[in-house]
Amino acid sequence: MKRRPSTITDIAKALNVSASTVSRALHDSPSISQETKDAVIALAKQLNYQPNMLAVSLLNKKTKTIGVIVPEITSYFFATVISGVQDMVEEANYKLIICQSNESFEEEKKLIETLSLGRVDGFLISPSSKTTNFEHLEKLRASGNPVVVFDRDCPNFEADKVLVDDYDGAFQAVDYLVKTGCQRIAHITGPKNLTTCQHRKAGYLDALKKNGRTVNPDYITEVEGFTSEDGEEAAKKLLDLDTPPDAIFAINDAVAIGAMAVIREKGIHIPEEISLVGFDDEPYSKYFKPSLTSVWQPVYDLGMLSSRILMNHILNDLEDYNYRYELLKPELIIRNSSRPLP
Amino acid sequence: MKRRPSTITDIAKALNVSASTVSRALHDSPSISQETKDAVIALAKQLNYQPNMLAVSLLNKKTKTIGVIVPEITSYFFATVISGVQDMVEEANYKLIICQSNESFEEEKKLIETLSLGRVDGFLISPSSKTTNFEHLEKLRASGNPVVVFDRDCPNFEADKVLVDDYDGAFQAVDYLVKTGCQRIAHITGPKNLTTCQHRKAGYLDALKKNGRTVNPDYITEVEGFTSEDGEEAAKKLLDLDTPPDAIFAINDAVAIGAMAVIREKGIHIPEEISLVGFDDEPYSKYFKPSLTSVWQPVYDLGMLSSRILMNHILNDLEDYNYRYELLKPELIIRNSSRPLP
DNA sequence: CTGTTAGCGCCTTCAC
DNA sequence: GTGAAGGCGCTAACAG
Repeated sequence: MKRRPSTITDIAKALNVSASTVSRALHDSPSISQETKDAVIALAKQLNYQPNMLAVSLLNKKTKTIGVIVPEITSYFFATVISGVQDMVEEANYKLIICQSNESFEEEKKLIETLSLGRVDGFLISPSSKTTNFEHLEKLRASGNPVVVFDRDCPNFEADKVLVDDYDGAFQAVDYLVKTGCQRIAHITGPKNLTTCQHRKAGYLDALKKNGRTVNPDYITEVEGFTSEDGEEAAKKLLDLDTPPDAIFAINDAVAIGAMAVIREKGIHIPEEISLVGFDDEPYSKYFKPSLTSVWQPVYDLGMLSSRILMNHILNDLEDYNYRYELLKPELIIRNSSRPLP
Repeated sequence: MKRRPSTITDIAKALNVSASTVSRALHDSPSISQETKDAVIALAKQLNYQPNMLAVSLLNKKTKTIGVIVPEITSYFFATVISGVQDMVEEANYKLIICQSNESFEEEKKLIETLSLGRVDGFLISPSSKTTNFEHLEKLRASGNPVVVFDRDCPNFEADKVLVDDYDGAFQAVDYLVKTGCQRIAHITGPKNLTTCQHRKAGYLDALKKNGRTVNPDYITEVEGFTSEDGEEAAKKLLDLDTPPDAIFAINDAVAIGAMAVIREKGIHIPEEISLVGFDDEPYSKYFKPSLTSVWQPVYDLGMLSSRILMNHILNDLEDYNYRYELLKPELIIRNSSRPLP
């Protein structure tokens, strides 16, 4: 049943020519007679010949494959980034190996190791929330592998980076909450390690300060993960305060939705009594009741741009290259979970 | 900058031994002196030696990699299946190449071609909604590639299959709608080609018939895709009927959510005036208002089982094998978008 | 204990 | 136009 795939040598033997001739014929080399070509191609089709890319890659030292490592494939955000990457990379006739680290540092290291052994031509990486040490990336780059970091920054690791201006997104959101009259604005932040979370928190803090508000540490609470269940817990904590907040800016939409459920259970009205803003603008977010105000990110472009930069690296061997640092602009999408501007 | 990765030969030369000795030392072969081993291993580490898997795979005719083709990586359903697959496959020390066809037949063929050229050891495939011809799969299997089809069946293509009992899920849902007193139960079905949609529709029809209801063709409408926008359109059509339905069983949760939005806009009450049931039980579904009744599927298990069967095929060369046909049981999760049983 | 040989499948010189 | 030789990096079989 398990037949040996036919090779260039099989064709050569059957046709009484040399393997080189077959190879040349298959590549439509001008120095091969039409007859031979026809014969070779015909037989190749008949034998269902398929070039063995392993052999080709071994020879060329190019796999025409890039490795993508994301923390979670399940999330709308990363899944969409990947779509962008795929569309870009396809044009260059490159393939993608998609891997998820499940937010685990160990898995991330292992994945990089494996991809590296498999000799992928380049890496697109968004580190896990547990990753604080970037030696594995340093090592990767030290051995000459093109690496582009996206969405989540790796501080102190020099590389091409394509990020979203999380600070700006958060600032827009909180500034808007202030301007719509919210007095006690809370923030549900995410894992400390993540620059995305740090920057969103910084945006939150600065928006408060620029508007002359004092920061109340009780109004900042942290979640371990990014799920709605995490959001529920965090919201409960906030609502149990003696003077609960009248606005919550959540680290992302999933968390915001969990918060929304808790708020609703308590019979508190959104946005009259409490405003709610998320981050990501997931497809479902507009369908909640009330529809969720959120910060949209150029996710698809993030994928396109990251892979464009990576491909540029791979295809043109660049000397003395200055790493690029791209910051994409997010945008606040106002819906009904927050009040209108006066 | 782009350094040539060090090879076994580099180490051999530097140490004045043969490449085989190095190879054996690296594999901790018992027939190598401890000294030599130590020397080799030390130098290997120093040179940052990494075995070239391309060469190994070429030699073994095994890549220890399996290819997964799904229509859409973005969907909760497939993303979760992949998690199951990954966890299973990892135990066997296999890698995954994840690809999405974007519901395009052409892309699907191309992906299979590419993976096949890359000599993956096996395939896990859920066909696109445009796929009606299975020659590409036949060809794949004919050349001895293990193939497992999951979730979406390929009629007339013999292979291992791991599916969900969509008929049963739909039957449960509609039977329940009948029992809760719904008189005019509509169904939003999906792309005709998909067996999942066909079976859900069959379950819907049979549940009506078994309960002595007549089927009103006006109450069956079809969507092209699986998005909430599709659901909105479909729901509008249904609600514009002279006697609109008092229940909608939607092909999946995303579509149901679109329908929910339209129903709400018209000021119709769920579930008092109209019941709504989805399929998939996505994580968000319980957070909608009202929370969505839906058919849960054993998604993670689907991934685990499919890959277990595939791995079994790959690891044990099975002769005269009878293809397996596994049908996993879904479960109706009752929430507030439908009425309670009397 | 270690070296030599051969070959996985392919392509690229260099000959003729 | 075509063939022969060599090699990508690695391992297994056969010798010592």
